[in-house]
Amino acid sequence: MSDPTAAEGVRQRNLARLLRLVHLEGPLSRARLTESTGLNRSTIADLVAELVREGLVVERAPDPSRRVGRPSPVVAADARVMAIAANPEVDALTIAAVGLDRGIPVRERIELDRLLSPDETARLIAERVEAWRAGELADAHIVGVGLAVPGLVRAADGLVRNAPHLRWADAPVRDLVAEATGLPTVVGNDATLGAIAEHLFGAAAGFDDVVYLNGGASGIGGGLIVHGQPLLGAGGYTGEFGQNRPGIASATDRRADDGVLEDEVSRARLLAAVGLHAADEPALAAAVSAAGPTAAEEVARQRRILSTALANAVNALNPSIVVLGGFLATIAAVDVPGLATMVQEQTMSATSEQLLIRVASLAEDRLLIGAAEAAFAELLRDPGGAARS
Amino acid sequence: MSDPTAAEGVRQRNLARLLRLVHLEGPLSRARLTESTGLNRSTIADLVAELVREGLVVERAPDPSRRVGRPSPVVAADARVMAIAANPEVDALTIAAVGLDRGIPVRERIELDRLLSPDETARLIAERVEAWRAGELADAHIVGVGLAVPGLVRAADGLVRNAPHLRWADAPVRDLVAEATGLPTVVGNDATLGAIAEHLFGAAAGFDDVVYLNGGASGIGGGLIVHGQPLLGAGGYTGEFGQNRPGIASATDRRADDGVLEDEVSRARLLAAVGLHAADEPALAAAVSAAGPTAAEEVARQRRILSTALANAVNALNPSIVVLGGFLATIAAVDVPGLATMVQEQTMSATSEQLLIRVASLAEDRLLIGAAEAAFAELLRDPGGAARS
DNA sequence: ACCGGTTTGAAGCCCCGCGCAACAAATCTC
DNA sequence: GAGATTTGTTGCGCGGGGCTTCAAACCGGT
Repeated sequence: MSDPTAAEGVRQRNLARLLRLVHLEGPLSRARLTESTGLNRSTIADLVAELVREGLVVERAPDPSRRVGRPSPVVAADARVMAIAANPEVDALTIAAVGLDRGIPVRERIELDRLLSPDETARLIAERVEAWRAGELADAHIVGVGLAVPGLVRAADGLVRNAPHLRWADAPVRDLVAEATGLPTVVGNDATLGAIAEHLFGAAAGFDDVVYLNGGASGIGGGLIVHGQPLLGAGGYTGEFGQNRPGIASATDRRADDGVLEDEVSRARLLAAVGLHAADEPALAAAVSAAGPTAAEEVARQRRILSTALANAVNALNPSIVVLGGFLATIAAVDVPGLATMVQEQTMSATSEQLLIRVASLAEDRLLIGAAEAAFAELLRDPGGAARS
Repeated sequence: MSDPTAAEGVRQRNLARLLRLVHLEGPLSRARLTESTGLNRSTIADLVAELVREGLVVERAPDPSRRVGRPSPVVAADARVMAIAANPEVDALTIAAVGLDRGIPVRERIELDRLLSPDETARLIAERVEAWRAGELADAHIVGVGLAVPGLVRAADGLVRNAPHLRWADAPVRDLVAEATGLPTVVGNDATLGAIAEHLFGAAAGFDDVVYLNGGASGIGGGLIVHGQPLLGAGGYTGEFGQNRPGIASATDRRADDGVLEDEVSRARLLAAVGLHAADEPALAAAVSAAGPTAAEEVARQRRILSTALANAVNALNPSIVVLGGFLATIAAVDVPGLATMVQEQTMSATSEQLLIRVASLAEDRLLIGAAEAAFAELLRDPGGAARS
């Protein structure tokens, strides 16, 4: 049996447009949906009815709008449609349920005193999902699981090639979690998923070409958005800016011999400079802003090297915005316009004259939102397909 | 009047698919078109008939195929549909007509002893077009002009922001040429258009994620293909790898203080090392391969620095292939696997294990083909639109 | 409170574009 | 030359979105 009709593709795309709109922009009246899509009133009514039948959106009474004319019912993503988001890290495993309405009804952070294997991680996630299904999420429709993993993830099959801090190598995490939970699962690099979240709901909202760099305890990772979509590259390993070798103008700025970016610009060096052994991000930020001249010089050194790395990325990719997260946000926040100036001095003027540099705006939810988004991706691409299956 | 029907979009896309297929892959039988598109025989017949009516393709008698079954007529892009491609350079202005069938019926290289202004360039192009229209291209249908400019080109409006070697700055080249010729005109960066040509017809054919670097007399430029499409970035200024500052492990390898890639890796330094003042690319290649130890050391030095720049790009973009053109091809060709190994040593293993490094395969036609492709882009996006207007 | 103006939902109809089935045509093999 | 095979051709059906008409629900002014 071939396709009933290729025009099915039109229906699919229109359903996807609507679902994506209410997912990304929140509840919208049917009238506003006709506006944004350019589709006919009657068509919108039909499409919305189908999405309601499939349990993906709900229609509720019109909001009082104090405008003339017949009020238009409001269409909202069904909060009961959910994705499970998980983020395995060195010291904890965070699991949450994220609604299609972007709500996070449940979240749990499991503190760990040792590293978990991929199997153990999958079992813990499955356990949580089962418990939630019997309790808080009894009436939920869980569409899938998204994992944000700190390491290289092969896009094609969700194989974790190398996650050094978790000591995972060539682990078929997608399949393990899918089997344990019985849910379709997607696995992504944490920085890439963070970039997606910042692009959709954070500091990079509204920008189609984004370079996102995150500074974590373990190194520097990044994610790229081009043409409004995540750039995965041939294998799925884009954005590994931490492994880049930027030029270092002054030999006195060099700390590591033939070092990569994350050897020179690192949270550990920053902590050492402010005289701390461990600190969370706000504490580090406070220490940096209150620091003496020695620490200030280390911050300045890291900013110089970072600026070259950013300039290299800007020359190559000409993004409209660069978003910095983690400790990179901390050293950038000291003087964001100053950092922008340093970057501009190392790029062609046309490339960077419109360039924005911002610190990330989403808090620790970023990875969970990005992971959930990845889990929702298939549903948002083909809303009918999920219902059909 | 709004859209007659939004399903027009389906028709448009299907027409575009067919036209793009015969344009990119050459003449194809209707049977093969039904195969590749998945559309119905009857639909293909209808679509092809429309393209024939619009004068974009021609149908000819079936090729003898020595296969059973009724022979299928062959559909080919109409050679009379043409784009004018032009490439202003320091020493010459090259103008050609490129057919939708990828033929180049006429080409002219106008040698120059001085730099031309944008106005003069536009006038020369218009002059050629007019002459050709009265002669060789009497029965041609010229759909537009594409310019490959060595400099920064704003994608939105074809304004040449800065082409240092031509001494053009903020020149509205697209509008100048469009007005002089009366033809729709697109302007692009030469390296970006070269990347498009290599992607469609050259060394990168079949790869969806391409990093292309070209070494010219004036510097190093690049073009990026991601998801099979050119990456233009926010302003259109992607691929300026020549302005990047790669790390230089050994201080003795450094020649320029705080120099950018094209200060360290340059055609001029290469010429000096082999003891030549000027040479075209084949002559330089011959000199390099026949050179003594001093020259070999300069080649090796440039290769080391180039490998770091490439590794930075590979870490960030995870391309499936890196294509090198111009003198970069020359220094790479000395030992391509060796260069690949050097790049791999500076990238994460997963990122580069599948990575291909190749030298560009298209000759001097590359820029003309890329420019023509840009001029054809609108037609290939909406075949009906061009006929309607 | 009522009435016109305005906006939008609801229902029926039309048309576009593609798929499908049946038939005809052109080729190969034996 | 007959059967098999492949593909063009033709007519018909159907899905899906647009359009038109009518009704419903809101506003404001008198």
